[in-house]
Amino acid sequence: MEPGERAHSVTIRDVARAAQVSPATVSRVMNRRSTVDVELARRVQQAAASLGYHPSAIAQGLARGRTELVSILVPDLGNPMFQSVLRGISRAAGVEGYRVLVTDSHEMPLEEPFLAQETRLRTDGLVLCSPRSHDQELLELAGKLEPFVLVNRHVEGLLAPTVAVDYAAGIRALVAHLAGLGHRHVAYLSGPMASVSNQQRLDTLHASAEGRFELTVLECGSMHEDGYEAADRALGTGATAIIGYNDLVALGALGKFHAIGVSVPDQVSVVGFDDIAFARYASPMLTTVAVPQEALGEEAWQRLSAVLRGEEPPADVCFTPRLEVRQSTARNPR
Amino acid sequence: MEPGERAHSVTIRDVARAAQVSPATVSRVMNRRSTVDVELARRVQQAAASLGYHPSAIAQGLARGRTELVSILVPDLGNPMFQSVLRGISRAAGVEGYRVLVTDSHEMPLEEPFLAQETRLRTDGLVLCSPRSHDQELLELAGKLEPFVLVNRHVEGLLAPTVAVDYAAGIRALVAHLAGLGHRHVAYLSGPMASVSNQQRLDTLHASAEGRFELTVLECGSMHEDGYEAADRALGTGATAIIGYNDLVALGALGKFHAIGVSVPDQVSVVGFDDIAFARYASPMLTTVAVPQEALGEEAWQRLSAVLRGEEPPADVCFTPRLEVRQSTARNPR
DNA sequence: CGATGTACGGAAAGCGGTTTCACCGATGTG
DNA sequence: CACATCGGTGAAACCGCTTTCCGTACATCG
Repeated sequence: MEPGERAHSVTIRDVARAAQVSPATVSRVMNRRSTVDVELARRVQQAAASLGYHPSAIAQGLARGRTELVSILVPDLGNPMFQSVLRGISRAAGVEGYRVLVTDSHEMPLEEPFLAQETRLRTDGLVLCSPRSHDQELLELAGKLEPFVLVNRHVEGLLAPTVAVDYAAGIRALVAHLAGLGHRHVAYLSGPMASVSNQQRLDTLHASAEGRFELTVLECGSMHEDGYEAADRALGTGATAIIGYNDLVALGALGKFHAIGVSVPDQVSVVGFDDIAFARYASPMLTTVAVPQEALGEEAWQRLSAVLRGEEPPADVCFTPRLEVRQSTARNPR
Repeated sequence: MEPGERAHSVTIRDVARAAQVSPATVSRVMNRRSTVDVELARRVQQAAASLGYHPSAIAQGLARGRTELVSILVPDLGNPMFQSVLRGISRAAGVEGYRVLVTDSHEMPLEEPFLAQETRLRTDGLVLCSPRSHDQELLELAGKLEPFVLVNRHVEGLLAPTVAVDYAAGIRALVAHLAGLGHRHVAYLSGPMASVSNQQRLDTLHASAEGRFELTVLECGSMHEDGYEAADRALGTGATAIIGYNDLVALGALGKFHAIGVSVPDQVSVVGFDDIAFARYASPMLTTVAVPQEALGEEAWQRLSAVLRGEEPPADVCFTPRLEVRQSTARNPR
């Protein structure tokens, strides 16, 4: 390629000229939509190859009214949970020739609606991952976001396909596990207050802890450092078991306990949520609730893909997470 | 929004008609490029608002010859290292209104050139992250990929802006650290053979281990499970210290040692590379070499952004990683 | 052998914006 | 008062491709 030659200087017209046919024919050859005389086709192929022609995706997008791009909006690209979902979508979409535009709202709920719209406008569809906005806001926004699918969030009255996780079931499994181990006082390291799934977990916790053990809730966050920072506060409440909002928080707590010489699970039990890859490799291996993260992404894509094809999307799905008992929980020492 | 009304049915012409002006004027108002009579501007604004008009990003892209999208190609979206780079780029680009298209080559070097081109075609520029392709291939491809920047890889004779890490320095620091602790036999859990950075690490290891300790190389991989699986093999060689290709591998090994009751660092020292967030929260906290991952992404964006603006990009940068001595290394017990 | 299909290829009209260009009336100047 | 200047505006070309529409050539049929 000569210097100065802009990457996209060679257009369909150039190919047409070189092959002595009309642009329409070049288009036909490139898209194999309509039959073209074999001789012409050959000339076009050759001209295209020798000129290094690649159709402009933007122009195709405009003409076809479809970009083969989808957006995904996540609250935090730093969270392995969302990375896995992204990965699941990216893989599944890639197979069908779609690429993924990723936008991170940096846990700023107020920015979300704007970002969602903005990013949606650039693509054919949107995957909204654990949106932090209120139901009301999402309902109002829905029209402008369509087609989109919702991951990890259920909104009453919203027609969008949804793939979710039954967090309540996961929490109940966790509660039963800890109660079964004889724990009488449990601390919950709470996630972002704007997070609906945090709210759900809290509600379920309160309901199912009732009569089994005392529950103390501590504000924490969704990251390692939040768990690290909150760990000794949690211990200070007298709790013998700690439930992290997610694995990151639980692993952060684990790290802190290790650092200050508190033995897990001998002195205190710790559990997480999500079963990110690291949970299995932590020491001690983290007891947690396994959420099929990549599958969430994949199922999300299946639904979006169906809508894009104009088909009826598969029914909403709600994964029931599985308790993974590992080494970070033990019988109440007291 | 009425059902059936396609998201983008309202065009600039509709707004123009409603505001009784020409499409050109609407465009001017929307872009604030040229001054427009305040009264007309008001009419346009109002018409746009009441119709719910949003300019089509695709049409703008075609007309302006620029999409405000950039691509990033990574070998493995499951690797925290690349996730961090992605995050760095996404943040930095977002500030300037650019969005990021992400493509995962799934550690398949043969697919890389195709994917790179394909994804590049859809955007204004490309960030190639740790490409696994051969120098020669990259050189040939360069013309078609421009503008692009190279992360984590240096290619002789390639004019593209590059942001890299001085892996050799990192390895030397690691070697000095382990030698200083009296280790006489070290095992290296090697990464993907296609990875150039793995090759560099190997070369540097061989060179700098010379005369200080015996070096055994074991084929491993780049993921947790690879490290987990290789850990006892490594121990079996009689090595008293283990260098993982990256933190994932090292953490996997840590997990295995914990599982089989081998004490780190008392019986064996383990070090990683990258300093992903989890390294700090592992137990024991992982000694590793800190690579400024998000900064890599950010610097990559600075360069791409400059090129996109038609400016001279900042000079290539090569970060010197910093040895992070934590708890997974100790004096040779033998 | 004329009528009817069928297959193919080119002209041209979009897709939804941006931008050049020419025009207009209203200023500013000598 | 004539003339250059200038901000504001619309018409139209254009970005690069797809797709409809139509004309042509040729094969098939009654």
